[in-house]
Amino acid sequence: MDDKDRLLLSLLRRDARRSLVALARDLGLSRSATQERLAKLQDSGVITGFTVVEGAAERRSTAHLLIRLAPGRHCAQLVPRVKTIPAVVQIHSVAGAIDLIVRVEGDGVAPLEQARAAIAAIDGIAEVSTFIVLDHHLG
Amino acid sequence: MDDKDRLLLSLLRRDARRSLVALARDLGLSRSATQERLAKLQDSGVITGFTVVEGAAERRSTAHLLIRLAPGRHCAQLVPRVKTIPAVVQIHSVAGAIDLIVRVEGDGVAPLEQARAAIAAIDGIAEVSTFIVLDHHLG
DNA sequence: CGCCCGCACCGGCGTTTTGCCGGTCGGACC
DNA sequence: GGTCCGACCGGCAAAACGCCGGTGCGGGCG
Repeated sequence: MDDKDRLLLSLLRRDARRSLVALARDLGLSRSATQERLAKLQDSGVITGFTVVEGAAERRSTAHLLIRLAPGRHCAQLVPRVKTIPAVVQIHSVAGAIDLIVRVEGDGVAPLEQARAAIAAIDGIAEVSTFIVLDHHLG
Repeated sequence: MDDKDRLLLSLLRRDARRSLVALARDLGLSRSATQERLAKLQDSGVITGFTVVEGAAERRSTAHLLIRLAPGRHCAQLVPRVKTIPAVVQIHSVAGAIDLIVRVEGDGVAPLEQARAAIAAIDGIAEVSTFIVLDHHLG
């Protein structure tokens, strides 16, 4: 983690979709060296992913779904299906009476209800409890 | 802003550096149509930029606490107390059989148990169910 | 009805970027 | 000296990108 790494990181913070060529130019390194550094930052866990900065977040509607799987089903099979639903922004598999906690967001409650229906319809999902978020005190 | 746009957005939230070709495949559109949609999302200000998810997430232990308040208590009184606990990273008040969903993170399970105890001890909190996160599939 | 316009989409082109790999240089160590 | 190792460079084939002309379809309008 030297100055070049820190500079690379800060360039990516500003625009994570820039090409390696452009990043390399700003870093004063060759493209392939930049590529290696980026790979190491990811492997070492300094960078875990890249995401979107959303505009003027008009607070969107949020809900939590607590999901119980049918006996003998594992999340590995179901999670990929859940991921394809656009409203889903968070998926955690948990230990206990519940198997999955999913957070969904949308523009009003209709998309949430729709997402809930889509998830409930997936084969292997036994039960879905919905909790509409009334207020975001944190996160 | 239709379903395709929303799906595109959610794909980018998960990995903002994916190629347009890969995004187009998941969207079921041609690459150039995907490119146009992305451009419009940016022009219209829905997407203002792309950034790095940093390794503050050297995957720490996470749990969700589902909290029921004592009859007659309101979250407004209790949430400030909950906020003072450092392990707490997310607080949502929700409608239904549960009143609060709290996400806690810490370095191993011990801090989580400690946070749970601290929350359970707050006057006005009737019941706390703990769900340790086994796997982060998203978020 | 027929026409035209706007919009979203497709496909193809030349160019740029990427993934990959062999090769060079300098420092540490025996 | 010799060797190993890490960081870097450069080049090639393959993939992705930017751009633009062309198509299909629904909506206004004479």
